[in-house]
Amino acid sequence: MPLSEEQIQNMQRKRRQILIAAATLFAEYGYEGTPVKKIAEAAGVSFGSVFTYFDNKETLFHSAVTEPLKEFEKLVEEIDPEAEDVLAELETMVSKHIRIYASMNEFLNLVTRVLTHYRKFPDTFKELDEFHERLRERVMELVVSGQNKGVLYEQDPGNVATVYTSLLMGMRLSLIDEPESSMWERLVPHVMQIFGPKH
Amino acid sequence: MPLSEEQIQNMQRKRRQILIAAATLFAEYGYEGTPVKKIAEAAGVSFGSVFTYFDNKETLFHSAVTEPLKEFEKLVEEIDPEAEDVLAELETMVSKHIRIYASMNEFLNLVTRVLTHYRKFPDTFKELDEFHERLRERVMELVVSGQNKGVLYEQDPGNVATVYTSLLMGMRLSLIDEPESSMWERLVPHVMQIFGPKH
Amino acid sequence: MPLSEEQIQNMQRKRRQILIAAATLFAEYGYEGTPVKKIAEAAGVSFGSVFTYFDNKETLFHSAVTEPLKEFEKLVEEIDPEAEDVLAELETMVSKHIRIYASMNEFLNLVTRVLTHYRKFPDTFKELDEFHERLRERVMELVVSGQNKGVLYEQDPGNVATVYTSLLMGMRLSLIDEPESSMWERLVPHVMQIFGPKH
Amino acid sequence: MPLSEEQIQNMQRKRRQILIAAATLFAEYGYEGTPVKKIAEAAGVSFGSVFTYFDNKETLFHSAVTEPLKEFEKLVEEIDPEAEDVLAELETMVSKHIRIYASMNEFLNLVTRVLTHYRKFPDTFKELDEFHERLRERVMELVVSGQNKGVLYEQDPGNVATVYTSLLMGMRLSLIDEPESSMWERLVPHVMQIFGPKH
DNA sequence: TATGAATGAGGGTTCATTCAT
DNA sequence: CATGAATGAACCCTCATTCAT
Repeated sequence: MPLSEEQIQNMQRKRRQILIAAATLFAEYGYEGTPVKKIAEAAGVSFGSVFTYFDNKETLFHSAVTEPLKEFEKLVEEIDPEAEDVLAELETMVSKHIRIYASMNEFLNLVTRVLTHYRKFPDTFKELDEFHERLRERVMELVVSGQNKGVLYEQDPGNVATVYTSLLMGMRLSLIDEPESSMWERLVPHVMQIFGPKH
Repeated sequence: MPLSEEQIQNMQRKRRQILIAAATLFAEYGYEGTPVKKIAEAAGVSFGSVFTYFDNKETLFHSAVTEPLKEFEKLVEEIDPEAEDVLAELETMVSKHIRIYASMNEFLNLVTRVLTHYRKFPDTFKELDEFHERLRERVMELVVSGQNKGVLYEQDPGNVATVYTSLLMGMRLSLIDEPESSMWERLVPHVMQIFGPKH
Repeated sequence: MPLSEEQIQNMQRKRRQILIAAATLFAEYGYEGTPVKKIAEAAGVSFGSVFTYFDNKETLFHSAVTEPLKEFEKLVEEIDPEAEDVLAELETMVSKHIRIYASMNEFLNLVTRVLTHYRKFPDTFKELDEFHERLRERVMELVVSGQNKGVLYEQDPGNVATVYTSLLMGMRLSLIDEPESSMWERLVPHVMQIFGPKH
Repeated sequence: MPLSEEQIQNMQRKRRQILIAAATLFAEYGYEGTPVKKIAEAAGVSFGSVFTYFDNKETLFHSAVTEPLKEFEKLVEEIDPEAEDVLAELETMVSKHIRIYASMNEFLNLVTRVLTHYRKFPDTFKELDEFHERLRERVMELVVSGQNKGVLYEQDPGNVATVYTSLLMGMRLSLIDEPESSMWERLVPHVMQIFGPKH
């Protein structure tokens, strides 16, 4: 007996609820600190159901980290390395990134856990690393373009990109300001320095 | 009957071994992911002995994080805000910090865990935060001095310091290069940009 | 999906088995002297199951003591303070009580443990005390009635009731005779003396 | 090198302190509920010293229960089965016993623990039982004398003695009144009923 | 004799996973 | 598919006993 359309949607919703609850709790309490029971409760789902949707806890963790990553892909795609006004494009990018990193507190906590724990979650780490690499590539291209256009000082573009993405993560880690705080916006020009804009 | 000198030294060595083993394992596997049993084994000490030296696992974690912190105090003290040549002083500082952060992989992993878990370890977090604040203060003073001397562009010194310390943490988190890698040294000039040196 | 009728009954049986095993072992070896593991074994249940039915060992102890208490409520209710022949009623009561106290060896051992340990089990103690108070009240009423009817010597009825219930506990504690022993029955007239029957 | 007189006295004092502390704590928290460490602390003695004076915890428990028993021997000896005025002798005895049982709260708690736990402490139980038997014998003799003199109703003297000692234990167990309470004294005439005094 | 550090077995409790319903 | 009871390994911690000093 095939499942009805409604049933399928129901199941997809359940799956999503579990993922969201898992991400939240894993971010706050860590992998070992989060019992499956609590995830089920937070998702409003029976305990057993968690295991109908995910093989085991580890799989659930992996999905909770990597699936939201897809939404961030646009962060990469929205960067236009061929923009005319490189400085403006950079500033837009930095501002957007800072805003998003500020608001993604919870998710980035999760990411941090994987980074500091990468031997325990090698597959998950790999996916994060690949995303990071894509982001870095784009930034690099934009930097190269800026240097060619003479609006940025000459520096190793790879290093610039590395320092930039590091800074994003570091800020998220060091600052406990709320995402709404004006603090974040004020940091934009400081971050811009990284790229070596000619004054 | 007081303990002999030798016994006391023996105990201190044991305590240190436990702390080192704990720091290593906590850094690698996290707090919940590290059984006390393993710490004891790694330290070459019986299970029960861990509890002779530390009241419980939480206390051990706290000590493993905060006691090494004392050694880093010199990182703060070595910064001379009244240096004549501010740019040289900054460059020395950045170079030293990067080198130390690179070599402190394990310890900074531990620090990161506290930062992402600060609700679980409030006391430990507080001590880290206070250290961070002392470091930030010193950096700020040096930046102010540089701006007054006209060798740095005018920027909010607090923000500069914030961005700088964030960057240090972020680099440690993002880069998995070995401490010996020349990569770290090459990043120094990039980091210097943060301070807005006049070319 | 609700549990089937059979499952529910199964669970109730399991719960009862655990309670019985717990009562037996707690009575024999005391609270600290009884590992949960042994209770599980005695109940023919897995170790983990004990915690499916009871939050923790303390709760299990509380239940093991107070739940059987309900069955004893009839000891109180069966006393008729308005009986015509007070002496006969008293004798019936004493005989019944002695028989029951003799047969409840194990349970009363448990009770004794709570009484001697009442600071450790305040809630459990309270329930026992309330039961005891109800019993005392009834006995008192009957004594008052007997004195009014002139078949008992005048004595403070409260004290009489106190001495009576104390004696019941004391006998249980001092005598190790089997419940079947005729010893118990032979003590009835001696206990009757407490009430001051006129000869 | 023989021990000096002072040293010997010192050791005896230490031993006594340990015994007192042990009795107090065992009475309050039970055997398993009392760590040796706490006994040492309460006795103002080093942890290791407890084991210099007592082979192990069980031995210490045994001594803590049986050694004070010697002081109670006078309770038995002071009963004069050949007293002229048996009723007066009985009343004196009851009054004294009640007073002592009231004040021995702690020690009798300990006794109760042995009685309810007699399979665990067979040797200790045996000594208590022998003491109890000696007391019972004396009471019996006095009862026989009273019956012969015609001042007590005829009843089985053994049973009377049994009921009497049971009552003493039962009262101690049921009543939580302070030893100073006048309650205890008021119960004397009620207890006297047990012996069947002719009015 | 006095001390207290060292040890590891054993305790209560948690929890991922399984599986019958 | 949905549910939650069943299980037992693994966790942290306690503590009686030993023993070197």
